[in-house]
Amino acid sequence: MDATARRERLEELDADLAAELDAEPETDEHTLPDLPNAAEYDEVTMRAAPNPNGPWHLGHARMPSVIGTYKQRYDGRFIVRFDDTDPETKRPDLDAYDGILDDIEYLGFEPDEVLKASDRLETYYDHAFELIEAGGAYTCDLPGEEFSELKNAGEPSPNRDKAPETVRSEFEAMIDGEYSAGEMVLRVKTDITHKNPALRDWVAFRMIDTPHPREAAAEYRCWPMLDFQSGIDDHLTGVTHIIRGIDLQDSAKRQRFLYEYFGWNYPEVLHWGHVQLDEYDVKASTSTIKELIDAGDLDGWDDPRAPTIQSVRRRGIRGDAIVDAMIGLGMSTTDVDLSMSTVYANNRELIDDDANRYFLVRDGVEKPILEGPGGDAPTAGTPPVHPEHDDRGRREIPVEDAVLIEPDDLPAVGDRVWLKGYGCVRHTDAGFEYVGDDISAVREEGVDVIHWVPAEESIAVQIRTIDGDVRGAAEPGFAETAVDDVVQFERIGFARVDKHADRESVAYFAHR
RNA sequence: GCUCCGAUGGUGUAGUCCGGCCAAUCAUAUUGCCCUCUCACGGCAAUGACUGGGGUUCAAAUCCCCAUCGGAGCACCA
Repeated sequence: MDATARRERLEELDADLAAELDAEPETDEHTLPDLPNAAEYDEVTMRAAPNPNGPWHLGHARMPSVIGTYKQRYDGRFIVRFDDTDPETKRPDLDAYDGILDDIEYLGFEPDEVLKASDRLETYYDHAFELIEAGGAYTCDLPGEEFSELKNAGEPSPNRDKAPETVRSEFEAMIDGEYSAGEMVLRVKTDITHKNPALRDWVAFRMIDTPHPREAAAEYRCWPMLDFQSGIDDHLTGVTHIIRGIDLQDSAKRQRFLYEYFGWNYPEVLHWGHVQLDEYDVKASTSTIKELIDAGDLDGWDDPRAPTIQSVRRRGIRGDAIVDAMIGLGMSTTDVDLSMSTVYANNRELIDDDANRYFLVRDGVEKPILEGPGGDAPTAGTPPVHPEHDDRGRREIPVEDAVLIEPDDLPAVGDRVWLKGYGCVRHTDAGFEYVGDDISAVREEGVDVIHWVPAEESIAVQIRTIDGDVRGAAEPGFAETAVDDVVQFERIGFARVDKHADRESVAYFAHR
């Protein structure tokens, strides 16, 4: 049955419904889905909770992009909370706190509040004591492996039924640093026979011997685990909507036990899958990138080959281009591939209008310019600064005796080619013979238009790309661009001017 | 092993909750054409998907079951 037939059948069966379908208006814009139960809260509040153990990679941009977008939609609140409660395994990098805040700003968002978990230990301790009073936690000195075996068998730890007074004094001793790492933990009493083993009596606090890198937190030895710390903070800071990765799918379930003890309502939760990037050879992972930098394989976090926020920023990609791409990924719980071409397409739209045009030749082949049958060869080429902005004028590119062109553009001997903004030349054994400026050669006879630079006065440019560095020669006027300008090298692509120096300029390649 | 979650074109996404306007949206990608003194921008067109099998129903991308595939957790990481 085809659509028309089905429709006719429907009208026979239920004319009212058919009419109703006709009446329904179509509105939907393709944006993020509405937040669940948003109307039930006075102020939609969300938090990004990064671990500041290093600069952000591109995947990290998703959280501020989405939260920032929801904040705008609901006139909500955006908290950044650094979950820096592991001074050892995921040791915070002191520079990363501000670096992350910079990245968020680059993406175009401003947090309403910035917190550090490592400033809030006393608060976590207070709540732990409260939990202990309620009989919801116990100190446990079982080695991890032993507990794990019991847990998997659904058997309780022998410490589970300690008197609250004992638990209290042992937890005080933990806070006082009287135990070393591994000797004692505080566990939340959940349900030791819960069918999901991931939820059984999880660890709330453990001992860490390594001092926290932040001076303000360096004396603490008893540190909360993510599920405890985050659970307490989300409630205390009024978070209404938690957005997090599927790796934390069980967190809400664990934390609900805590909320139950405290009589709190658990926020709304959304999960999303992992983001993978195409285009890059380097995996988007803080530790992988760090290793490559340490090994000298990457120059730093802003190396164009690194899939980091700093890197795309240096390449002249606007924060908005990334945000829009992230929003486009939606909120699905499946793993997704972000194709960089989406980011590039977004960015091209943002920068094309501003980017002035320049010629740059890679692997230049030098050809002398010779007088020919077309009359006197001009002494300069004058292509427009921007094809859609006549008011920006024309570039003046001097031609002395010879030009450089890219090897692929070299026509066969005897054939013509049009040097853009200059005129038509014929490739002869002796060089390029000027044949005139009659544009009909291009329009009607199909002569290729190519870019070129003078052999003598051009500027050496190092172009740093995602696939490694390339060298080229840019037209003299390129020297007048300012650092941070985004330009288009005609027929090559967009790039950000990074540095001008006597010997060589540096540009970071963005995309075609 | 136990427990959760998911599956729409190359990629992302809309539609799935409440089955019919869905021979499936939009973007990106790729290709072709037009425009053009850039391979940019712009315009037009083409390509291309409901994981599979059962069931329910007048009607299934949508509901149910099974299978397959994929992801996540079971840390004294976040």
